[in-house]
Amino acid sequence: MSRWKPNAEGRFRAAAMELFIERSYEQTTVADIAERAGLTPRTFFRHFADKREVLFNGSARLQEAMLNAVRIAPAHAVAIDAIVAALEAMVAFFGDDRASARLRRSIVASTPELRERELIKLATLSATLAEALHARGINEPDASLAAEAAIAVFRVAFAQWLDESEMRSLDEIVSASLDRLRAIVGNNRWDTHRRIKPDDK
Amino acid sequence: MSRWKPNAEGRFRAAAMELFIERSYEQTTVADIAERAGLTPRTFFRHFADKREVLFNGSARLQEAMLNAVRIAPAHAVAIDAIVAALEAMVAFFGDDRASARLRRSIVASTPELRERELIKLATLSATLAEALHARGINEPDASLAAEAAIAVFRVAFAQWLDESEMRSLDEIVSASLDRLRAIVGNNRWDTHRRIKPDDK
DNA sequence: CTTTCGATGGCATTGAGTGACATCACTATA
DNA sequence: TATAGTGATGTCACTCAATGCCATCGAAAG
Repeated sequence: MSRWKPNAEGRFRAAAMELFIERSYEQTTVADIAERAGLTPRTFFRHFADKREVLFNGSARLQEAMLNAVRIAPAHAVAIDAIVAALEAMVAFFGDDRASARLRRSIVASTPELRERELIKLATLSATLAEALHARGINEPDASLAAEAAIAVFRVAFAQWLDESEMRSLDEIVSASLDRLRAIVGNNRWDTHRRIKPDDK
Repeated sequence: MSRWKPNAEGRFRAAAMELFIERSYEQTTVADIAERAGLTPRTFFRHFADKREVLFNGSARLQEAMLNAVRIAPAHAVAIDAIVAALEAMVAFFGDDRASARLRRSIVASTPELRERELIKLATLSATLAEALHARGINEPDASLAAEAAIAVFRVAFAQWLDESEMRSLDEIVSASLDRLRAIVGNNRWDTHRRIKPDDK
């Protein structure tokens, strides 16, 4: 049996997760992570652009999955269909493993620094999606708006999925959220383009 | 006329802007800013939580303006009306000074670090708006979705406003974007997808 | 004049992140 | 086998952001 040596990134990630749980993100130095991983700080920074990135390695794969889903969508699909395809891919990416998603979120949510990084990952995802939609013939500003809306729906649904105790699947919650957004934006009782004034009564 | 001595924060901000333009954000150290402002680095960090914050001081006022607009909206207003009110307040906040908005964006856009900070400011804005909507009787997940949608519309419209050469007002662009979002989300072809949905006939 | 208090300066320290160079393990090839 | 090459890692030195602690200065109040 050949002895399997985990690669450096995996070791760093595992060590980092351990320490972030034992202590916290702020109270863990890169030196600590490196020591537990049996490597050096310098090597850490060869694998991760900065300390935060050790928690955000999956984002590239998520983006790839989402992008692929949009690309293989049927030719007759309109914006909303492409959005649904993207959302489904993202849902599939997270599967039904709520436990680890919750754990990770508890770390990210407690540190502004990490929340910032999460947001820029989502923004990048949105920009990528917008570009993919554009490639499918959807023009601006529709592509950007559709992408932003999709990511917003996912974000809200994902948070709800993590928070709620019922066993609704992420897929269900995403669907429901999209329906709610449609209801909110679609049903208005003011004529297009017109505004309300502070109490017109 | 008494000679007006600008307060420390103003001096730091002015010095920082100058240097960010002359060189760049990355190539400007806090020591540089402090020196030009005639103060010390230590004092800089008494006025700003970190180096980035020197560029994000207006966000508190923007949030206040938006919040106020939502609060004074007429009692019969629904989610979409409150959103429109919030958007109008944000539009008014920026007025029609595209020049300085463009300058600031050129700095922020060129530095990932600053883009992160901008995103978290917008996320905070969104969360605040969601809470205000909730206080108006709009429940979850509608409040969060409406808030996210509103901020997304604003973000896309704002970017368009800065980019385009025509002289459409920000107000017009925001209105148009909201209409586009409605069109995108509202019109769909469900039959191609397997969504759970109140029986389509 | 002295006391008080808020703002600032000076100093030392920690920790993130980078550049330059050395070293080690492994592989291809003469 | 020997050797040269290549990629990953280690070592060292350095810059800079950020913070804690204490000293100092100046204006206002007594």
